[in-house]
Amino acid sequence: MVSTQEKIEKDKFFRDLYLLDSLDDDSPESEVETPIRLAAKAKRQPDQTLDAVQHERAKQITTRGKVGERRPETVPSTVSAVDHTLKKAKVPLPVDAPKKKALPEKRKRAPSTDRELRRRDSEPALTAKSAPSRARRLKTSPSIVVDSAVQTTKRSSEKRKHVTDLSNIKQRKHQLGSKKLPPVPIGEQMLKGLLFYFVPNNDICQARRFRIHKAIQYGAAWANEWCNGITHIIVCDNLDVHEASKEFACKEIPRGPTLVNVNWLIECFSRRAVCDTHWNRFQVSGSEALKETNKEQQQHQSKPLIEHEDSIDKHAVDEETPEGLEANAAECALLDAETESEDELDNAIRDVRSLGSLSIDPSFDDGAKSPGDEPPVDQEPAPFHGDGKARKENAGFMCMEKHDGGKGDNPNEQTIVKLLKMADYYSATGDQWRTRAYRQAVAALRKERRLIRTKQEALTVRGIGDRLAEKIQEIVSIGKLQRLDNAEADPRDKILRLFMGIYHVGFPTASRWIAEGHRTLEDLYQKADLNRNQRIGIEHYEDFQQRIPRAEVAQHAAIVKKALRAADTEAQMIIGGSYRRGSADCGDIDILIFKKDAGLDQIRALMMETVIPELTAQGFLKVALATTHHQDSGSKWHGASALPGSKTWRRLDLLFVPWAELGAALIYFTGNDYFNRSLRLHASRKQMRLNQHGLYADVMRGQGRERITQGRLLEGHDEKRIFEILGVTYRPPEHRNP
DNA sequence: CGGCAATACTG
DNA sequence: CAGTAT
DNA sequence: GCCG
Repeated sequence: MVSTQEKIEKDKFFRDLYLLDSLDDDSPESEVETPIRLAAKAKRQPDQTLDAVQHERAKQITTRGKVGERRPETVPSTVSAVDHTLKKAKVPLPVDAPKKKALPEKRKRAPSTDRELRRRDSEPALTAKSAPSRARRLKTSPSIVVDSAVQTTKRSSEKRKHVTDLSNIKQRKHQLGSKKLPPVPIGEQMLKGLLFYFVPNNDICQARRFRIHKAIQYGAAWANEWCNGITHIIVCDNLDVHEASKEFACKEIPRGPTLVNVNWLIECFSRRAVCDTHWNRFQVSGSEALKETNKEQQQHQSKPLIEHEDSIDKHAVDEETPEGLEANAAECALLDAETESEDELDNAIRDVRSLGSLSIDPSFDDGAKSPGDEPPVDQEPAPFHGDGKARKENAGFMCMEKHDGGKGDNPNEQTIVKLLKMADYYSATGDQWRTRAYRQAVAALRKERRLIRTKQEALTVRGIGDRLAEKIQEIVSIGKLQRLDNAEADPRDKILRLFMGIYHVGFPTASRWIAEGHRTLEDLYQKADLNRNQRIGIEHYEDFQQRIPRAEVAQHAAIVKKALRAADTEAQMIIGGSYRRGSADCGDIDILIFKKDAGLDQIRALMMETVIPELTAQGFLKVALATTHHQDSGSKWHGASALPGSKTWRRLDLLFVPWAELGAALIYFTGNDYFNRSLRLHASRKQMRLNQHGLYADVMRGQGRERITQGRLLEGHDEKRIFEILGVTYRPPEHRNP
């Protein structure tokens, strides 16, 4: 369980954070958001801080849970609810009307593509929804803000008051004149919870001033004097360690906070994600000696971890000592599921029981680990080839970036939205390759900081060719895409997408059903011939379509872990998927199960014979959708689970991983799809092969890269070594969102 | 023009 | 084997 | 769809 101290720290962070937010927000409004209220409460009753906070929070959760729980449970009603919208669109369809070409493609589409697309597609909607709530983010009067800021910080450090010297900042803001930086939507505040100290720590220079304000805009706080709680020291002006240390009273750079140069901040801006600080280009020159401190910050400040990190990182490519391997695994485990101590697990379960249903504010539960570790959620540059142009540290211009549109978002947002819809449309057309192309173009566009206006500009971006360039120009100039409007007017698409939203239904099946005359889920449920999985898929259409809040993923995992440990105290697990990549919500729950030195058979036996039956009996596991029944082969369990008291089923995937394959399995199960595909493509270009079991060399390939020989195993257990052997800079999970 | 990741489970 | 899944 |  998180210690009391930590909890208080966390609350403090949120408080300060919101205080700064308010400052960025010019509109005077008295509505105060929850965390602030809680914080205020905590302040007044120091003795009962936690109780007050938790009680208040519990009340909120309960309320939200009830509101959110109106989902019907029975099959028919669920179905009809879903259908409601659809029926309106129910138009006599020319079922066999000539529809595009691309039919040859249809048999080979990659389901993952579509799945991913659907997820992406839901993003704009979510964003839009959360926009209003952003508008009512805390706005309290400055005087109150200052007051509580001082009170707040007094406890942990008397100097803390300088952290949020509001009047000061406010003043400077005015000096900024026209350069107002409204806070970006909460969801995009990737720097939230971080506290920066700049070297030099002033905003005299315009570039630095701009960066500071931009950092605040993205959720960070600026300590304009040294104080406790600083998470990052950001060295500007190309100062080296020696020069930088002169800026401190003690002539020494304090340990503790992560030391980075300003490139780090710039890259965080351009990627809209908290970049890993350990990369060379972020090191302040001459700072080798401080590296370990950085590590410590990045990881979860856990003692054993530091040691492991040390031993591993000393030589990036070290020989695989058993210890090294173990350390790595331990690290992974600790970083993910293992971090959830039993206390937290109990908490999770107790919460669930007492609340009946859950709908937990993820921003809250998430921070539970450490404030300086806020998981970034967003996109990311492509791993290799793309590096040519869009990337590079021309980001030096970042601070000049004009904030046109005022949305505080990527200037190409409009274009991106349209292109994603096109991609979505093509996926509903069964054209996996076009879909892929659109998605890759969007990824490229996401990294662009300037607005791409013309075909010419668009063509300079890798991943965008003639056709897309024209479409982009069309979008920018007339604000829409004729092609897209046509596509969206096509009612078949909606149905196709509706059907493909069913678990275990892909394009061929969906289009066959349409051809058979089905138009609604109800039709299907009653008339179509469905296999068991599809039936379940329809019964829980809404459940499976919903995103899962990060906190809930952790709760599911906690339950699995408890059963796992009960069966075998040495068994371990790691939560993979988008959870491991740091997402605030996930499409499903991916868990790797393994045990030191254990082979697949052992893990499988443990799971199939003990853990899974137990969890099923317990009522946690609801169904098995795809799982090996042969007792002597198979490595996965796909099914659904629900928290006690919750009616919402979640997709749960378990992967049984032999100790020797842990690294490869981690890569596979961490994703995302496109990241894996690019890694694997990269491998195959190097006569290697990467799959969930390991990285292999000397692969012979025939026509069309068809494999002839299996190759010999190079590495399977160590995730980082796989990257190294491939010649790819290691990327932590949260940076694998191409 | 061909390739665009590579594999596991189902029926 | 095609289809769906990851 | 894009790329080589």
